[in-house]
Amino acid sequence: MLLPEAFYYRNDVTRIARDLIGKALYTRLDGEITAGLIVETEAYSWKERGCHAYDSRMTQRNAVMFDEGGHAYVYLCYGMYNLFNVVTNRKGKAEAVLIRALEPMEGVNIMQDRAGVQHSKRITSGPGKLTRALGIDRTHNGVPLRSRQVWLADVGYKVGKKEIVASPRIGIDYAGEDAQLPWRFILKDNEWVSK
DNA sequence: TAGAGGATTGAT
DNA sequence: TCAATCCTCTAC
Repeated sequence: MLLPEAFYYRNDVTRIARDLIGKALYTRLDGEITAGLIVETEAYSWKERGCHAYDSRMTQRNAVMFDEGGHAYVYLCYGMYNLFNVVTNRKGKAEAVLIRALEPMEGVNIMQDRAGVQHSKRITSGPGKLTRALGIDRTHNGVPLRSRQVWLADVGYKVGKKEIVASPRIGIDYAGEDAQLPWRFILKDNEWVSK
């Protein structure tokens, strides 16, 4: 079942980041469907320094974060990796959830081909890797998450509160104190969580 | 318009 | 620990 628009409109990005654990991300590109269960996320908000839209500073790159929740924010990191985010909250309130790792569900052979490997290990266990596996790139920036190309769904996977572990976010030392916020969420003991 | 640096990754 | 790789943002 597609996640409803109201799921994204909520004014609490960390809650949404938690709720996304155990949901599924799908893509359908050239008729090929690939999907994975979300096992790791990070929340970002205009209120803190880790965020591209800190202090509500809008640039050409982050503009989609200021749009209505329920869109994709995809940008290039370190010159070679596309990172996929779920835009949340209402128009003008720049918040997003970075999807950091997936457990492969559907189209595993297609994902292996895109990763250039013969086995399924570790092909979606990181934010740069999962976009490659699902075929997501910057052409998907701004795409609605209820579209035919990219969508998020509840597949009936149940996650208990105790199965979600919070910790500081990765790779944002430049954010000072805000780097300590426990805004990274993982599905406990899942082998697909990033290193 | 130049220069610095980055929400990563995999090899050393 | 380090380089790959190039886009984005800031400052001049």
